[in-house]
Amino acid sequence: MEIDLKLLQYAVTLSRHRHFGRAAAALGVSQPTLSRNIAALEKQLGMRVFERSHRDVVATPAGDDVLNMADELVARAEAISHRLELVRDGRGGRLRVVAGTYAFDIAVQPAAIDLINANPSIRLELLEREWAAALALMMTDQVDFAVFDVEALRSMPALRVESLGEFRGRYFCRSGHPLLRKATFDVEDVRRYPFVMPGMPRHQAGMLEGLDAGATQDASRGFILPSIAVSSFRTVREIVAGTDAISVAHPSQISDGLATKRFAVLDMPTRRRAPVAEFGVAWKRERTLPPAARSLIAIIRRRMRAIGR
Amino acid sequence: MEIDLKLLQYAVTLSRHRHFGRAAAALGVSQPTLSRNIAALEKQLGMRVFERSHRDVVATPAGDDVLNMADELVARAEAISHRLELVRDGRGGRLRVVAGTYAFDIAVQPAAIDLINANPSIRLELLEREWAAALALMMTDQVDFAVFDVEALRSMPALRVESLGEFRGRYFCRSGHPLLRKATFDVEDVRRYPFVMPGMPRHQAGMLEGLDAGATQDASRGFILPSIAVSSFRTVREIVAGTDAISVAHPSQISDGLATKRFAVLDMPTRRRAPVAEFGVAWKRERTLPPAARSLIAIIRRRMRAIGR
DNA sequence: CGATCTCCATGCGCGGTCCGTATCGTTCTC
DNA sequence: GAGAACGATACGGACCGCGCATGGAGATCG
Repeated sequence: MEIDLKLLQYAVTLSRHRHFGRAAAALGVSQPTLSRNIAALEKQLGMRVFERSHRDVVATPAGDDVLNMADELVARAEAISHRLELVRDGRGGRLRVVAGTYAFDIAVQPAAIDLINANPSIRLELLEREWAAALALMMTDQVDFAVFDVEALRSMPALRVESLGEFRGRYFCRSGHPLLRKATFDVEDVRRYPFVMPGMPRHQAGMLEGLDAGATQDASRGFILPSIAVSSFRTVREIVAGTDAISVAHPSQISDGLATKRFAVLDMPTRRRAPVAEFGVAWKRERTLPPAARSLIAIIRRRMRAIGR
Repeated sequence: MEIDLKLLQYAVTLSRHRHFGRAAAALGVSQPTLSRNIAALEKQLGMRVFERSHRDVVATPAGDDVLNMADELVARAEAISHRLELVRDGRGGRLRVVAGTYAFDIAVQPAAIDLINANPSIRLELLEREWAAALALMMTDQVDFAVFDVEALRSMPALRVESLGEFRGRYFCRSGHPLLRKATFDVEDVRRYPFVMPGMPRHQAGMLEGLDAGATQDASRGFILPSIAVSSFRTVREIVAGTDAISVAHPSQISDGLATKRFAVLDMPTRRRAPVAEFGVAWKRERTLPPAARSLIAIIRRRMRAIGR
């Protein structure tokens, strides 16, 4: 049996108005059109839905059953229609994002909080992964897009990439660190201590290239590689707090530690004004971004502009 | 936004087949028709639902959201379509019945059990009421139809009435009743004991007219009226069991009391072979019976034929 | 490297469907 | 008994939606 939502909608409206003329007006059609559509519904259901008398139009007992179900289905259709509008406008639907540690902490997670506050009905899946895992998730269509250091993204021709903007990180250390006792210090001083970063060392190229430490060379890429690689920034924090190791972060990532004097930022004269890193968003070339992705990306861009100074 | 179930159905089918040609064949339409309908859906949703490549047709991320909702709505529409078929065929929907004590016990309740067993999805409201209350329920559209002694029903011109068939009741008394010690007894003997029946005495006309007791006259109607009127048959049973009062019933109403020797049937030579009573079904003239009512009525008729002998 | 194949999109013509206007038929009212 | 109210029906026109035929872009193969 073919169900036509329009006919059900007509029946529901008629049952509310109990009058063909007024129901037709409410529906924005002529009275004969409503008459014919109700007759069509009754024909295709094989039963009479309304009793017509000259003073009243009222549902038959079987019509009551029909109207209850019609009401339910029409209401559900309208709810779905509304939810689809939210999806189209980037205010609803499912959004699956993967990001590296820095991008996750600095861009995705704060932006996601704004997005959820603005659109509570959105369904988010936020994954923090290292680059190789993130790439695999994208290529197998398990996430909609990725936020990473833009250099890693641009190395993959299968991806479409857009820049999200730059930001400057800072070296930081524990608050009792020996370096802090010096009146002045520079990159050469920093190099004497262990350097810890999250993620696989070979994928931190873009992050490190912009640092002042970039002036110090390693054999292949022209910058120093972390001497300690761990998988989460939580571990970076603990190692920095418990050793003389130094790391790099956006101040928001360690702001609680700054407030409690657990960490200190190592500000030193910069040799060049290059950014620490440039984040980018990327997705599989032949796929389409969901509209909600544009909402999140716009929030991230705004945030990156705010902290990029 | 107007939702068209057909377009959603097309999209769901396409997402399963991932191929326009095969999906179109499965839907029984031509491939261009499916192409155009999917394009129409995408246009009216304002977003792309499918990625078309030459080897594959796959949903966009937003399309996933669309398809999930479409799937849900289509499935619900199909379920409702099925339930509407049940209503039309008298195998589902809501059915509200009122009956008097005898009709309820003898006809409606057993028939309802058969109906439920045959159609578990049916929704029944079974009311046992005296005649005046039943009439009020019918006239206020709170029940779909009534099952009563046909004479009461026919007295109301506002009702359409159909006969359900006749049945014979029997006098019964407690098992130690004095009458049972007599070798023979007749109606005149019965008249010497209290007579108890459920319902308002003036409404038992039809029930009593057919009894042999009808040969004994009262001033107005030519038969004896109950000397004790109670509202439920349960009370009748208790009074008969605890006193010398006599009543009338179908054997099925007291069969447990017969088995435990609590009651005894008073069989006596009958003077005429008239039925004890004729049940009928009635509903408000301008209303329509729900299809399920026909199912219940058919079962009652079958049952009345079976016990009418 | 071009011919062919695959597969979705599009142009075209037609048949049916759906709508609104006008009108009818019935019932209720005064 | 005339008129009003109201749902059903007749009719003509516009538009929609279908299938057939064809186009066009990318993959495949000789």
